[in-house]
Amino acid sequence: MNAPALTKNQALVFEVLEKADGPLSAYTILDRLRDHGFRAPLQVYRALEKLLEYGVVHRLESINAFVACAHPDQNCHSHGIVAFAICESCGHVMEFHDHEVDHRLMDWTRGKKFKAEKTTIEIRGLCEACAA
Amino acid sequence: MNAPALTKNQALVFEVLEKADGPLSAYTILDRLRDHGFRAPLQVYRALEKLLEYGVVHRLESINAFVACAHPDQNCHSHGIVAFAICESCGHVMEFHDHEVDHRLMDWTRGKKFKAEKTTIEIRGLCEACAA
DNA sequence: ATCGCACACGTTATAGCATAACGCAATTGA
DNA sequence: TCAATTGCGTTATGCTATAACGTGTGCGAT
Repeated sequence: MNAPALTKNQALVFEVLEKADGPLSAYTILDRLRDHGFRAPLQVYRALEKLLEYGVVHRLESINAFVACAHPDQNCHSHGIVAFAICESCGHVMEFHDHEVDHRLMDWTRGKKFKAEKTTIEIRGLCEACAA
Repeated sequence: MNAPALTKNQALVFEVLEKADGPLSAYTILDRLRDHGFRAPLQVYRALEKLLEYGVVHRLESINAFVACAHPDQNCHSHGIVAFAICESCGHVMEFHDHEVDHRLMDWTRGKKFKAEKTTIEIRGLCEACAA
């Protein structure tokens, strides 16, 4: 799924996520867009739904938050599983991919005949700076 | 962390999870324990907190639900990262471990000097029966 | 042209998930 | 005995997400 032109609301939400230096909750995004006419959560959630579909935004399941993709220029969906390391102190998120991990998980699902749709890998802990 | 004797509430919550054939939300657990005197979410959440700590229950971050550990006899925390395959149709959950995946993720965190505290791996999709 | 359809949008209301803050009781160990 | 810890119960609240309704706009098919 490649990204078509974004609608106004989608562009606004994406911009907020790009400018943020960490993941944001939907309600935080909403607050930051009140000056642009946003009034209700659905305006944010609907935009996020599309941005997720286009692969330019990721959802962090373990903290109920959203981040802009680290390399939105490429098609993130083609890189295999996306993994995240989330610092619980400073909130920074690192995004990475590991084909060997993908491979092992795919082996497992194939063995179980499990049809994987969406895989979440999230490591929570402390980044180098915060662990010091 | 090995499990000391469970308190009454902890035992009740654990029992409900063991009897269930899939993950349950905290509020579903609450409803199933109303006859046993449970009235408020906190009674469930406090019990869950301990059960998670003891490693006899897992939290599924991607669906905000809880499951009993597949092998509570052993110490689940010593098996490395726990991974889950969650069927979005029938709700069944398979729990598994893969040391090679653990190893790859640990390599990555070591390389980044990231201090991992808790890692989530959840595969959502369709189990063999439901995919047919 | 205009009808039908798909889609984005706005609004109100509600559902679902989780914790804060208070106080009480029982246990333990110095 | 006193202080610290832990579990428990209750009320209130906050955060996360979606249902259901209606509007407007663009666009292709007839």
